[in-house]
Amino acid sequence: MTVRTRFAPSPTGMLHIGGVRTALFSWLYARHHGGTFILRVEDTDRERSTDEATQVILDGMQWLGMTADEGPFYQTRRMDRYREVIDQWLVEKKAYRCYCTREELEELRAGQMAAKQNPRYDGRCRDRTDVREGVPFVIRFKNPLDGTVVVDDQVHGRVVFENTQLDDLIIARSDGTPTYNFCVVVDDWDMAITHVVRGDDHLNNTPRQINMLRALGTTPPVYAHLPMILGSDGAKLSKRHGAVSVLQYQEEGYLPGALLNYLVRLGWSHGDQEVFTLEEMIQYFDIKDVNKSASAFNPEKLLWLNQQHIMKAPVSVLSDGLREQLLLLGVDTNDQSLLEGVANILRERARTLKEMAQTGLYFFRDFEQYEEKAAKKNLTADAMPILAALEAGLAALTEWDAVAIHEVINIVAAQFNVSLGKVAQPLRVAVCGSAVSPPIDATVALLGKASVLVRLQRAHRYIA
RNA sequence: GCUCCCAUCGUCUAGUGGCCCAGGACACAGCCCUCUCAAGGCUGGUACACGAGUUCGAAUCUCGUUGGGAGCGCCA
Repeated sequence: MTVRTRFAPSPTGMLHIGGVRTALFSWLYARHHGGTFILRVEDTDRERSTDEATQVILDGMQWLGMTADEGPFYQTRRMDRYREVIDQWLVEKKAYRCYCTREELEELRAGQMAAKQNPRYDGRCRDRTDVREGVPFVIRFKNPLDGTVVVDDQVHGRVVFENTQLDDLIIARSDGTPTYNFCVVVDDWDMAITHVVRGDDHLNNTPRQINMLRALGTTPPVYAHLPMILGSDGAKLSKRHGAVSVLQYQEEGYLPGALLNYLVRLGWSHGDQEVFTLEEMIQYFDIKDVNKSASAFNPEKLLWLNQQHIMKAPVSVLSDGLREQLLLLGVDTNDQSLLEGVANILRERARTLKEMAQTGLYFFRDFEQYEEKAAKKNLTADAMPILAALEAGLAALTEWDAVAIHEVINIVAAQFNVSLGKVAQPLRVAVCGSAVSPPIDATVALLGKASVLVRLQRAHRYIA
């Protein structure tokens, strides 16, 4: 039997990392087993679903490279199918019309809560046979009245539910539209889903779904309920932490592989390994290594991992991302060799592509002004002759590379009988505007002779 | 309130009865390297929620307590 999994987000809110993690595990499981991954948009709630949220799902999945083998399917386009099953169930007496008003139900719930009972519909319309013309009604599924439902969950193990704790859930609203729990069941069946991988907030829905699957005469799929992801403060994920659109991470300069790597380690592990390539994730991923307990989102570790991936990424990936980030900062360049040079020199100094663009800005355009403390400390009268000697030495260079530049710096240091730092720092501030940069010889080399000489003169005027 | 789930360093986790007075990673501190910043290396502190039991032996099994989470919608 080939594995078929699905990711079924609802476009009622932005796709965030919680949803992405669910998608990832589901996708990984399918890929690991050479199976099929299906994308299904659960948009039956037409009031709250938005096109924007749908677009974020599509764009986000594409950015992350989690391509669907089938779909995207939209539930709103399958209404006829749901209607068909409901009508059939009505005929087979597996479902029934319920004329209870919302007020009535509210009263019932309140009474049960007060009596310390599990609030549930009492089935008062379950056996009525009359058809009331003109009176609004919903359609409920006849849940079994007794017995148990066993969920053999792949991550939680065996979970048993009593049917007496369940009730007759609504499968069609009074306006005739089908509801979530019902659509999921019909879809999973029609799409021949073999493994349902989803958040464990759905564990409680599972027995109801299994009962409906049975009513359909089919065998339920295998379930795997993943633990939730909490915010960094241990509370429910909210906008304060990471519950922003997944595309936000793209804008912030994260590599898709790094985000996925971070997410895969939330609730899953492969020994002590922390850094994974996509291929390794697919190769090693297995549901049996998934944890049961919820985990907290840790932005610091994401940052670290992103840097780990930046350090290993192909230079073209970095230069492309860097160019996009520079565009955001008002620099439009297609100088591929400069972009690649900067990417390589900054790859172990930037935790995000955005950081790379910010800290390497001076490679692309002259800096506005010197960083105050750095200039005060290094662009001094004492440094004046050193900078002048540097300028002369560099100007005379015919071979413009790091080795030759380093030689000039060494000679100047020897000439003035000072440490390397006494030469490198003033030079650094002169060409970068700050006291921090990659190794000065490589930096000067990458900057190019023309702009280095211009900036040295600028420093000269500044001191004078 | 009822039902279900969960419980190892601040955080992510390894660990499936002896290899664990608990290992790795992020973060933090110190040191090394060093032209600055990084990267890298080394060192350090901090955890098996609690209580009973089972066992020669428990982080690992059982029960209870406590704490956290989810569900209980004509939301998904």
